[in-house]
Amino acid sequence: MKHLTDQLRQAMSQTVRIPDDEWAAFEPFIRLKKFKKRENYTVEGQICREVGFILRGSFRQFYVVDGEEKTTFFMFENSFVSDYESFVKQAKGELTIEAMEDAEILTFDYATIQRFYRIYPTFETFGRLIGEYLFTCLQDRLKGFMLNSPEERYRRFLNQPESSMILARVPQHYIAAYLGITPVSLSRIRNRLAKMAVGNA
Amino acid sequence: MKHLTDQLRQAMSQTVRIPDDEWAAFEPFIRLKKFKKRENYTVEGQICREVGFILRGSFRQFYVVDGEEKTTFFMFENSFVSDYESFVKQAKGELTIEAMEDAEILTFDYATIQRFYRIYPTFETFGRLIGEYLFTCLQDRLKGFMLNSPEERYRRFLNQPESSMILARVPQHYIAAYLGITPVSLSRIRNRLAKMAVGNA
DNA sequence: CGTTTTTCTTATCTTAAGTTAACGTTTTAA
DNA sequence: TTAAAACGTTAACTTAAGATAAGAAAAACG
Repeated sequence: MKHLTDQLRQAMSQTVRIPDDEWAAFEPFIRLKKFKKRENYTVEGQICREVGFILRGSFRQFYVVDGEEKTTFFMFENSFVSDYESFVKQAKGELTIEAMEDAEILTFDYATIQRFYRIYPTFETFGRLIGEYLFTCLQDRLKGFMLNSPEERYRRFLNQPESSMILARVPQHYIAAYLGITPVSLSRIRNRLAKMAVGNA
Repeated sequence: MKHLTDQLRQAMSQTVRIPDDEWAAFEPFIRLKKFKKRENYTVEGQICREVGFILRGSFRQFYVVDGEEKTTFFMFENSFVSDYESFVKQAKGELTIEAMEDAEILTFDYATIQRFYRIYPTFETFGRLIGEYLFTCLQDRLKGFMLNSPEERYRRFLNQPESSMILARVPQHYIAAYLGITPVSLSRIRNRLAKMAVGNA
């Protein structure tokens, strides 16, 4: 277990340095959980009571609209998985999060993190910085939807460093939904761009 | 000055209760600033060094793309005004924020809030909760862009409690940009919905 | 005031994206 | 190993939204 939690500590240290004694206090509350492909981490209408840190595998989150799943985000190794809104409010969530591959995660629950927020300013600072970071991620994403066309969004997606990993591990129709377009339309956009690339060659 | 800062304290108290002594320490760092209509609060490419709390008036934020202003958000009385991303990173911002009406705001700067984060856990908690809250606002907004058509976005906008205030104080073409559509298209959507309303009567 | 911007609407034209359906391929699972 | 399901592409059709321009109405301002 020790070396597994080290991976989480390492990731958290990128945001804020955690003293040894504080980590020693926190570590016992961390649990290891395993998910089979297609298994749900949290379901729409439930309260998300934990935050997970992905050691292995991947997840997607989606809204269910008229029985249709609308994928809006992906999560991979060394990042957190949670319905953040449901978690921080401890209220029913709108998101479902499902494992796209077999996965292993480390989790800690709401009561635990709240307690550490209260006791250790380091943790409170961590919580603040994570919130600020997640805000900037969403703002960037929102900017893309407000300013760019579907084709431009796909082009910018391709220019992101993570895109090759996502393309390799995520079905294309999930990526389409993530970009806010239909699978058919994404297929056409790819076709269009491929032809342009040939034209430029 | 005292009664003006009370308005800010009141607003912050909705998030976290601030003890008298902590507020007494904080209050001297608050400044009153006035903006004429059209005056900028922060400009693209600058670092946003302050957070403002709006006592009176309104602001809009926009990106500049190919010389065109793309309005993405509005801010009114009793809410904060800032390029939050630029502020928390203390890095060059992409947003410009301009007063839509003559305005009065209370401000405090980056160094001040950081110092209070360090000294008083209450402030750190406030910072965390604000970050969490802003995240949920953006997530909701992003959801609208990912799942709804322009017409649906306008319809949902009308169903929000603040919409009547926004409609009364903000030019329609700013609202169009805020909804991610062109002014021409919003005009058509309004026309379409008006006809449907008649049809239903 | 009256003049100049700004704002909103309307019309025309173009185009990219949604919808539906069909088809071949790949993956999944019994 | 085979039948079923999921996946990606392509085609035909429909439609809503972008671009542009023109004109009327309202607001801003000297």
